[in-house]
Amino acid sequence: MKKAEATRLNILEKAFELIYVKGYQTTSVDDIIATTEVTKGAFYYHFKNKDEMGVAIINELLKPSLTTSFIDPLLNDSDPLDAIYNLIHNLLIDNEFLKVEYGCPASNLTHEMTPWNADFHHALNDLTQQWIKTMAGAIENGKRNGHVRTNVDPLQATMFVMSGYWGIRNFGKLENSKKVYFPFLKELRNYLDSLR
Amino acid sequence: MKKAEATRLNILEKAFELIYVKGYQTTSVDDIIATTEVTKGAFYYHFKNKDEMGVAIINELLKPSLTTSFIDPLLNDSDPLDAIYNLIHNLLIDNEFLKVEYGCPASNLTHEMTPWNADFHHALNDLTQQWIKTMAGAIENGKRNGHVRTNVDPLQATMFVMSGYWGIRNFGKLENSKKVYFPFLKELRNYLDSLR
DNA sequence: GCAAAAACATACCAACTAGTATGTTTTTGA
DNA sequence: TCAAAAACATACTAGTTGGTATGTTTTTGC
Repeated sequence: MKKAEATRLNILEKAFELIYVKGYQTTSVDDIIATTEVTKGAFYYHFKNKDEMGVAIINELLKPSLTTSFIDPLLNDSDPLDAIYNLIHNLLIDNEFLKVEYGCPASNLTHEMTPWNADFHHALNDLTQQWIKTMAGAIENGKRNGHVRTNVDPLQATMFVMSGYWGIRNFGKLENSKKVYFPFLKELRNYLDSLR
Repeated sequence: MKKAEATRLNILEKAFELIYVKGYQTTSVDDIIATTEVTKGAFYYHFKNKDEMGVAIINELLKPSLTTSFIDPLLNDSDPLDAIYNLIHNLLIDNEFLKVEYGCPASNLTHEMTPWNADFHHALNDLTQQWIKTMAGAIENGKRNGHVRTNVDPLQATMFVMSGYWGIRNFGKLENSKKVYFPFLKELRNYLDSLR
C-alpha cells in the first residue's frame, strides 16, 4: 500500500473507533488528528470536510465488514433459520470488536445522523438494504428447501429479526452487560422455531 | 400554575422538542433560549446546567408520558397479547407526536447519552425497567388467565417485543415512511399469536 | 537529476459552545 | 407599604469547533 493510502486508511480507522465510542458529532476533527498523529493539513488533504470522512467510513469500512460479518454467514448455510440464529448470536456474544456499552456502529450512526444528513442517510440505507435482501433471500430459499413454512413472509420475518437485533443493542447500552442478550437470544430461538 | 413554574415547564417542553429533532448534544442552550424566548439568566436560574435540564426532561416529561402511553394500556386489558399489539400499533401508527423520521425519544437519548453520562443512564434505565416490569407482569397474568401458553417466559417475551419496537424505530428513520412499520406489525402479530 | 505534483505541516480565524458576573425587575409576605 | 427574596435580563468570557491560507517536504515521472 502506498504511504498516502495508508495515511488515509489510518485516519478512517482511528476516526471510526472514536466515533463508535463517542458518537459522530462529539468526535472533533481535533480529536481525530490527535489520535492518528497526523496534522490538519493531512486530514483536509484526504477529505474535503468532516462529513465526507464520515460517509467514507460507512462506505469503506462498514460496508466491507457488513459483507464478511453480516452477509456471508447467511449465504451458504443449508438451514437459514439456524444461520440467522448463529449470526445474531455471534454478533452479540462472540464478536470482540462490538462492545455491549457502545452498541452497533451502523445503528448508532443511523440514530444520530440519518434525520438530518442526506449523505449519511443514503450510505446507511444502502448498507441496510443489502442485509435485508440477503436475509429475506435466505428465508425464501428455506421455504423451497422445506426448512421454513411456506406461509412465512420472508420480508416480514427479516424486518422482525433485524429490528430485534437493533433494539437489543439499545438494551445492552442500558444494562451495560451481555446478560441482557441471553433472554433475547432464547426468545429469538423460539420465534425462529415457530417459522418451521 | 405560578409564572416561574410555567417558565420552567416551557423551557423543558421546547427543549424536549428541539432535542427530539436534533439530538441532545447538537441542541445548544442558545437554541433553547431562542425558541423559548427566555434569556440565559432565566435558563440558568431554573437549571444548574444543561445536563440537569436534560435529566429533568426525562424525569418530568418522559416519565409521566411513559405512564399514560406505555404503561396504562397494558394494565386493564383482559388479553395481554392483544394489549401489547394494540400498544405497539398505537405508538407506531396513531401517535401523532412521535414522528417516523425522528424515532423514539427515549431510544434516541439512550443511544446518544447512556454510554458516557451516568445521570442520563440512570434516569433512562428507570424508565425502561418500569416498562419491562409492566409488560412482563401482563404476560404473567395472561398465563394465569389462559391467554398465554404456560411455557412462555414473560421476561424473555418482553425483551423480545421491546427490542423489536426500538429496532423498528431505527428502520423508520432510514425509510422515512411509516410503510416499514406494517410488515413489522404483521410479524409481531404472528409472533404474539405463537405465544397463545 | 530535476521540475511538477502530491502529500503533509503550521498558524491562524470566525463562529459557536456552556457557563458566569452583574445587573434589573417582579413577586412575596409581614 | 416596603424590604427581601425570587425571577429574570444583559453583557461578557474562555474554550472548542470545523475549516482555511500559506507554507514545506516528499514522491513521481520523464
